[in-house]
Amino acid sequence: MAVASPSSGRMESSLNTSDDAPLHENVYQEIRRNLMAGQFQPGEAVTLRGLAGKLGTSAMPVREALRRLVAERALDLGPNRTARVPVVTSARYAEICEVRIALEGLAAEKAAHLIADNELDRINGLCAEVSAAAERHDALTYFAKNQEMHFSVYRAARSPLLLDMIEGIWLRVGPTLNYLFHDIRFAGRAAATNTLIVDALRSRKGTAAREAVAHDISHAMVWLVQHLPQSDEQTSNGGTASK
Amino acid sequence: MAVASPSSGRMESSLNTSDDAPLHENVYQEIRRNLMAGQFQPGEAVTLRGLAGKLGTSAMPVREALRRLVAERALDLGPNRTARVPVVTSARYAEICEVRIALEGLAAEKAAHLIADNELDRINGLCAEVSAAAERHDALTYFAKNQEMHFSVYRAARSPLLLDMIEGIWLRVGPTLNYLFHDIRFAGRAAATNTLIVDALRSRKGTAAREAVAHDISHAMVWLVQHLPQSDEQTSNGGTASK
DNA sequence: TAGCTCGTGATGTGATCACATGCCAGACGA
DNA sequence: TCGTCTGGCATGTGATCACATCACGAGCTA
Repeated sequence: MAVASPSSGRMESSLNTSDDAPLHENVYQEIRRNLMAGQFQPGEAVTLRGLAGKLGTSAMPVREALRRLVAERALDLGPNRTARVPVVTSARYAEICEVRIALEGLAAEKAAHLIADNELDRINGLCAEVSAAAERHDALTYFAKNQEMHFSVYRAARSPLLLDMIEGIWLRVGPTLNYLFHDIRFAGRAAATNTLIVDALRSRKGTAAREAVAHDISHAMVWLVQHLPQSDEQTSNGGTASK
Repeated sequence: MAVASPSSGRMESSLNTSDDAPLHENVYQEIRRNLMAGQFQPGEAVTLRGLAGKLGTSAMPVREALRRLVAERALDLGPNRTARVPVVTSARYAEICEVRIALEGLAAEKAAHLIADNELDRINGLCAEVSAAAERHDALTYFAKNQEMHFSVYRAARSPLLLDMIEGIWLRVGPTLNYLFHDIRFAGRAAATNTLIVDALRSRKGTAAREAVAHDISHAMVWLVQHLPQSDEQTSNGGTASK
């Protein structure tokens, strides 16, 4: 785990200022984006004034953004009420995968019955991009494209609620997984399970799609669990985000 | 739907002031409690200053509490960014029940393998209370005890994440369901499905427990759907919460 | 009388200030 | 040299103020 120092000067004052939206919304999107991109170290503290300074706003919008992220469990609230990036232990990840199988399996099953042909084509294309990224050991775009492909499937289930809940779960593990991918030498396997999903969808077999997704999730899990912390042992240092 | 006027002077200045916790936490709990108790009409607007006045605080803690509730989807954000109590249509409720079956079914299956005897006894007792409330057409305590019993089962699954997500879903439908129960003459059936759940748990049959829960959910759904609004037609008036 | 306009109040939003708490380092004493 | 104490600083929290926006209603005009 010898990643140089990811806690340097990222997220300066970008703030994709899509106006007519409240500032705290932009702040939320910005933090969330950086979180999912693995820019934060798990266990790292995220402070109000620290972020406010980086983003060039006052503390108010950051407060609301952090409150929202904490409510979505994208951040944990430490004992001193400081927001921290959650540490996903292997036990916790196993728990998450169980829920993912239930939810994403359901979504895949529904998608198999409802998906349109052009959606299938698009997913197939994404599947190829995932494989390509895997072959050249490009972990970051592998992760991004893999996520895009999965959510294309889940979107085809035509259930906003279901999609919303699945997004919520990915938001919990995203920070840790993406942070890991900065460091870990990517194995390059996978991608084989993705074609199983596409095949099941194309033949409109609901249960096959569910099982393919379930297989994909547990397949990735047994590999990932080795790289996750065992217990709740503090990530030690857990450098602050500010300064 | 001729309920007198639920938008009168409820939630004056109670604020179960469990100190050493931040004010916004107490405010959050208070709003959530009133929400789950059906004290708010679906579609009703919940305003910052209105609540702040009732609770005797400034707008700040209410802002954070509302932001959190919106993030948990316990409240919707209207186009003018005013928080509103969500309107659960019958289509939306069907969607929710699908997810509930997946999640609560999984929890029941896990619980069947992990539950202890004293937990079973307690659940059995609650089951009797539910039946008693059903027989005397006491919809409110029926709903409360039924919820308590179900969550006792789900807690036995020993999965904080799963429990958390199930709570999140109940929080979405709770307001509407409880509000309905203020008005609807309660049928009094049900409760038969609960004993199926207990039986499956007692014999430690995982799939039977899952199916029993799934049956319970869809059984209640077909009855409830009739009383839910069909489309997104505004609840019209949707009186404001303030004043 | 019908339609338009303008003013007024209420809404969310953001900034700023004041405060209690807690952590950490540096100084002091044994 | 080691332990303890204390001061300061950074933290989250809450209140208050100012502002832009929007809905609604009264009043005016044709």
